[in-house]
Amino acid sequence: MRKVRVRFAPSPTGDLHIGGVRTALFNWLFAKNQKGDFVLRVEDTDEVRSTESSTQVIIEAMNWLGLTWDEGPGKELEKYAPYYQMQRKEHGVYQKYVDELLTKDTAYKCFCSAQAVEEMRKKAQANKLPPKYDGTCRNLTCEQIKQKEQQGLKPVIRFKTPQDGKIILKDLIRGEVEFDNMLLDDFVIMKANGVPTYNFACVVDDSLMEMTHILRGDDHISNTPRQMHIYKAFGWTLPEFAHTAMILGSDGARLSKRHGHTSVLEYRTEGYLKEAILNYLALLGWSTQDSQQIFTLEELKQKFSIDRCGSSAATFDPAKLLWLNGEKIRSKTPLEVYELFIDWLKYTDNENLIRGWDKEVLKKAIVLEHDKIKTLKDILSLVDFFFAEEVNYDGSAVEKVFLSEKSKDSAKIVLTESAIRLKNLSNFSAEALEKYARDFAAEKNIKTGQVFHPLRVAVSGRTQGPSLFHMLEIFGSDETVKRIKEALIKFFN
RNA sequence: GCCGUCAUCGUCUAGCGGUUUAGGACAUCGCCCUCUCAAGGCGGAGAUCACGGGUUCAAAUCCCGUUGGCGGCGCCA
Repeated sequence: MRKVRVRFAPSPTGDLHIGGVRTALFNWLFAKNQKGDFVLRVEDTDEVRSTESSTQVIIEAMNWLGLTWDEGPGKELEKYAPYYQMQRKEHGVYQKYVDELLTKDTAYKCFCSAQAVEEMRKKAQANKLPPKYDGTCRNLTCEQIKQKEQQGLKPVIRFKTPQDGKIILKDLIRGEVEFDNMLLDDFVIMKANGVPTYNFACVVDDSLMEMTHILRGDDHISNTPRQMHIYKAFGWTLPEFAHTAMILGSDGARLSKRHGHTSVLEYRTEGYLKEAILNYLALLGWSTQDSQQIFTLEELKQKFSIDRCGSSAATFDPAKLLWLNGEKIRSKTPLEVYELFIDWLKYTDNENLIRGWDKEVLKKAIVLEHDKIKTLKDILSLVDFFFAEEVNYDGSAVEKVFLSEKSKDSAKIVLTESAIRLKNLSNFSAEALEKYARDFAAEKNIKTGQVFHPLRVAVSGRTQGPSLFHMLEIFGSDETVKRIKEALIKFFN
């Protein structure tokens, strides 16, 4: 058995998309599962849209996700390098193979103008035929070619696609898929400027780089017969093909910007963990027999297999991703969450915001709020009141707990007396505080809630928050009393 | 228009001819736990398995057709 070699071959024309990550992930998992190689190749032959910054963003995203490659940019293997197609073009890689096809007469120069080709397609479509190039330049004589070239016309190179019979793709996910050769046209394999087109460059590189499996989105399935013909024209062995179903947005259309975040780095900014993204994406188009939902990366590597990939398109569900993110956060220790949070700040503009925060208090606060955290971003609003110079009182909380007819009298007593008593409490531990509050309620013959709630709002400004007594313990006696007094002045004078 | 492809709860899916009154997860609803909010536990609701024909003793599962969605049809990848 040949060692498995797979690749992820993005074109750097934008951010790394959720769908792209899924493709990369499946290839990476398959490589890990099979103890094979995972290669990153940059398909930058679209000179108009490809940018260096996109390349960098893609690489950064891959690194962040931990989808590291065995070969590719920064990890070149002399045998296969370079891994950028435009660099390969400069090395004459594609020209060599175009020339080979030209001499074999399985490719030819075409001088038809873009407009002329467009006309042909329109005409064909009007006649209810598939729009294709009509082969005008298929049989130009040497003289005709010479003449055109002397006129300064730059030809494109077209592949002579067989026009009879069928070609059968044995897809690992979809089974046999038949294509009528007649429906395929003589597609361009090299543009007039000498740059190869995708369908050609892809085949040449996959073959030279000795890819054993091509695992990609099924938006490429119609390209596959064309690519197979090129393999055949060279006499190269075909790799195995596997086309995964696409990821759609909530309206059933292909996932795009209008469905919210699509760039994976945006999810980083939003406070998602890479484990959650990877786990979620693995579930989109792949499953285990027992429908397991939560996987560690190790489990994913162990269990992933192409034959358990589904063939129907999946809708991206942000709610499930969010749930999974919470699960992943809960599976980490509070200290790990703290470290992830600190690290996360680098990717946001919140670093200044927490500059004055006492990091030890932060750590303790995260312990208290741990299982409430769904994204790292949540931490900000979950614990910010610990660090506020001035408590930001929530209007409805104040109304309900301090000012309503039902609670104002008891709230005033609780706060007034607690301000004094808590100052003198010798033991300010959560346990002692709870005992204090319960004893106080008993003493005044009021419900415990009538003690707990005012205290909570007084120190935090809100009705929701961490366990009250643990929260007070973190504040300590001085800060607690200070906040209670402030609340008293503000709302009970 | 042509070609391809897909079709099970709102969503992701299990299911690969009988063990299915179709299982799990998210979301949703209720109860419990509880100092609030969560988390957790328990439970409910939710799918005539797109539709119509076959094949078979037996079909969500196999075949054909219809419909619908998606994808491709570039000197984009």
